[in-house]
Amino acid sequence: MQQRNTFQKAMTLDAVIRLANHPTADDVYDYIRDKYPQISRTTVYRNLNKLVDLNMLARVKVSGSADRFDHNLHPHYHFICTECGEMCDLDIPYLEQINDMAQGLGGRKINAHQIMFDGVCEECLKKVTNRQ
Amino acid sequence: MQQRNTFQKAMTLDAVIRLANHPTADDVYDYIRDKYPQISRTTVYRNLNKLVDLNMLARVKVSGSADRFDHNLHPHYHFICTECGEMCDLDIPYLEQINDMAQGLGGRKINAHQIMFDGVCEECLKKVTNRQ
DNA sequence: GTCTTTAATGATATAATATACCATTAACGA
DNA sequence: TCGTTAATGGTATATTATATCATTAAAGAC
Repeated sequence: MQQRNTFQKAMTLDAVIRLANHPTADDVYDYIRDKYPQISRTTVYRNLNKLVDLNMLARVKVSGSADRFDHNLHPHYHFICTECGEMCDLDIPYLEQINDMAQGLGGRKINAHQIMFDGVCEECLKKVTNRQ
Repeated sequence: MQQRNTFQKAMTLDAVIRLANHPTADDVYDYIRDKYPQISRTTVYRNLNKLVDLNMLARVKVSGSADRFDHNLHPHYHFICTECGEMCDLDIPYLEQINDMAQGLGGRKINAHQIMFDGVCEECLKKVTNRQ
């Protein structure tokens, strides 16, 4: 028996999908605790790790703050707002060729790349405009 | 008086330059403590933050591990080895145009982007080869 | 349906990274 | 040399995450 299906694990995956916008482990924990208060934070962290290992979720490591979890498994890039911290996917094509550029330098094996854009999101731009 | 020159701050900048390959705050702390054992870890963290604010150092945020500090202030990309954790600069051209691609999606202001490559570094490739 | 095995859970302790706070020290202009 | 106050160093604390372990429960065997 390799892997058991617990409702805690199902709830963890479900929470990441429902929270949609790249929740942190604690976002997921808070979301689940609303419905199932006896869930342990450890269980949430553990299940998020398991789901990443199983390639059912992706982990996105961010600037100083906590890891975020992504149910979008296709290669894609992220934007993070430096004002509010919100992260979103960016619908621009995946640049296979830049792995080749890096591989072309030689001396190492390139496996993958991540691109993180930063700036100010639509909501925060509105707030700045309203302030003026 | 806005800013004072202390030798602790000078040692902090010097350590990042000498350690060269993107040291963490604790790498810098350990390096300085060798010569000046009474340095406080708080002072190192504080001075690293100040030097980043003064644009004399760049902060590189990495996958789960501690922040790293970079004395190379020109825009460039990084590679991190998934085996040993070593980080290095990659000498490929900076892609101004991908900010435009992202900006072209509209709805937000794009300020910058970072690219992190991962894979296996030259040293770790040798180790793998020798093992076989 | 019951038993058995053991993966998974939940609670607590702890690790790693980083900042907050504050009394003391020392940089630097007057 | 003095006075102001930025910077230091020490301690406490916050945040994120994992380790440990007794207990619970999932799922295959019967």
